[in-house]
Amino acid sequence: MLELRHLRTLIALQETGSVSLAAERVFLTQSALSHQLKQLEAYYQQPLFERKTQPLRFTLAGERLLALARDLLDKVASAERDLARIRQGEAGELRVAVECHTCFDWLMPAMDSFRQHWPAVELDIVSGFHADPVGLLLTRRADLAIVSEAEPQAGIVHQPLFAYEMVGIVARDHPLAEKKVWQAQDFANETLIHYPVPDEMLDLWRKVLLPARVSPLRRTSELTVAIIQLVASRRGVAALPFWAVKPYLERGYVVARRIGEQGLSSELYAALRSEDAGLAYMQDFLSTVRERSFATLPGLTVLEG
Amino acid sequence: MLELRHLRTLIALQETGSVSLAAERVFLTQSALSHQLKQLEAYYQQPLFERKTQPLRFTLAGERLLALARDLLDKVASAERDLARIRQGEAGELRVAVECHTCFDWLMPAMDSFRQHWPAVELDIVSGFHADPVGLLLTRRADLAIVSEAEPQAGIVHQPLFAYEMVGIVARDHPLAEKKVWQAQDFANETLIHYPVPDEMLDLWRKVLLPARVSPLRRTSELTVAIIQLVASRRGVAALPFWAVKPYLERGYVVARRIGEQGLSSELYAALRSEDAGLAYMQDFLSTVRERSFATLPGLTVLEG
DNA sequence: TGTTTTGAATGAATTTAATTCATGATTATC
DNA sequence: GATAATCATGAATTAAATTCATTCAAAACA
Repeated sequence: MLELRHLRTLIALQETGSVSLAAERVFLTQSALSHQLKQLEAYYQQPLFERKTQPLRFTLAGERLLALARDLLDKVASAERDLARIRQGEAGELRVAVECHTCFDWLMPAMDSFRQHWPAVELDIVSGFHADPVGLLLTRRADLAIVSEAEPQAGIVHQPLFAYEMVGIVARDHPLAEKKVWQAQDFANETLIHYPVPDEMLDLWRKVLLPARVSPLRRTSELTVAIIQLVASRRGVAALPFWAVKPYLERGYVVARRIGEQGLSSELYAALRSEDAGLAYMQDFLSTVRERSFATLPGLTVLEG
Repeated sequence: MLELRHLRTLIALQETGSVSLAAERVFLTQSALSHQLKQLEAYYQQPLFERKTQPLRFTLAGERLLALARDLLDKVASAERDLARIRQGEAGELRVAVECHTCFDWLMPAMDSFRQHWPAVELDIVSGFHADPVGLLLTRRADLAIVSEAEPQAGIVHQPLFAYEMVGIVARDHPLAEKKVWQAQDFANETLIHYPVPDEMLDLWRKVLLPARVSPLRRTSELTVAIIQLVASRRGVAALPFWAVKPYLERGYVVARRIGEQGLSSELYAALRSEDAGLAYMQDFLSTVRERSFATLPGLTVLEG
């Protein structure tokens, strides 16, 4: 018999395009999902996907179920928001402190969506770049901070959002384009183009260059497009989230390369005061961010608490 | 985490008004449902019903989930119909043979609903009362017959619809109104008013009067209201489905009494040719009949295959 | 006002179902 | 054509749902 669990799987399948990735997305093994899909197809006595292809393709029947899934899960989310409001009221304050430039890309759509669902919650962005976003929480000048490390701290809890890969980008005809994988040394004789933020907020700096004691020339820019433009004009190299550069890759302006054998992974957490962790609108904000981000940004991976 | 199973339970709860009856409706024990509801309330951290009352009352949060349930389960049904059509086409023929008068009461709404969902299926009623409705199936003059006993027969399968109680009705000031429970003997000196059908199609006759060799005076009428009217005017007594007389009981025209210590139970099955049992529209017709009937007729009970 | 009946709750035992593990098969990739 | 990567499968395991046996609470009855 059909359950919501099955529909959640279908959504993950569509968003990831493969059984293994979908499994990871819903915190199950590939095997579990394979069994689950087999069971579904047996129940409806017809195939729901063609697995021979990458990404997998839904059959007509599969598409129909997928449409059902989207419809139903939206409605469930909406009902659960109502229950949360019934339980503990609908008003509150949610000031978000952001320390990364690219965060705005996914934050804005999520905030839009949230604003519609919780009109009585005062949603705001604490602007400017702060060395210590968690300090803003403790001094009550913000209620939620987006951070890239979950450093334990009294009175603060960290809720995982998602992880993604930072890739090195360079002009197509630049010598580094020949290397599949870059190491710290490869940056030594380049100009690194990055956002104007403190060094410790740059993942590349913290995790790659600093440990290897490599310090390339630097140049900064506020805007992602500007950085891409500089890279394309051979003014330097940069490290950016894969999902942020993908559109430019497809147009061929620049090429992307892995940094380090395992790739350079970037993680994002929401930090909030422990006392606020139970607030319904707070939890819903986090769900919204995750849901919207996974649905729209390519290549995200889940991040365990 | 919420699953459709929970929503199916909520619907059953509303339709029956009690945990025990709802449990029977969804083929589980009372205990199972009690655990399930406890889990649900723990998940949403708030009560969903007040149990102190009979029938139980939903809280605001409960009502919200119930609305979700109705919405979602409708959509699931609709999607599953689409899948069935994708699998095996949407056209066909469905001629229904009916042997009981009251059947029309629940059959018509179900047929209306079905017609909208399967416009390409030719739906028809084989009119007139036939001594052998199953014969109509074998000679292909009907595709589905509503019968009250599942007599095994080659090439025919019986699918349970539902069961209900037949009650004796009598005028308020008639002596029999004093007796809580009627026995066969109580009919001996009464005039029995019934539909004009062969005796073996009258449950009261088959199961009560014939075994006890009691044969009261008889009088027939085609219409339920007319029978009620005759009973109210002290022209006799009748035995009718509880759900059919309930509205008249509430207006006080007549009173209803149990027949036999255990009550006189009536069962309904759909008989169809074995080869047709797998047809999607056939199965959907049966689901529709059950679903609509349970939702609208009071006092129905489930009937196991 | 007991007494009996009925419906719901609870904890432990059980059954059922979902999930993982280990591995083989299949399909992409270079 | 070799080598990953992805998916499928059966058995083992784990987790979850359900039942069983009982208690508790409330309502109906005498």
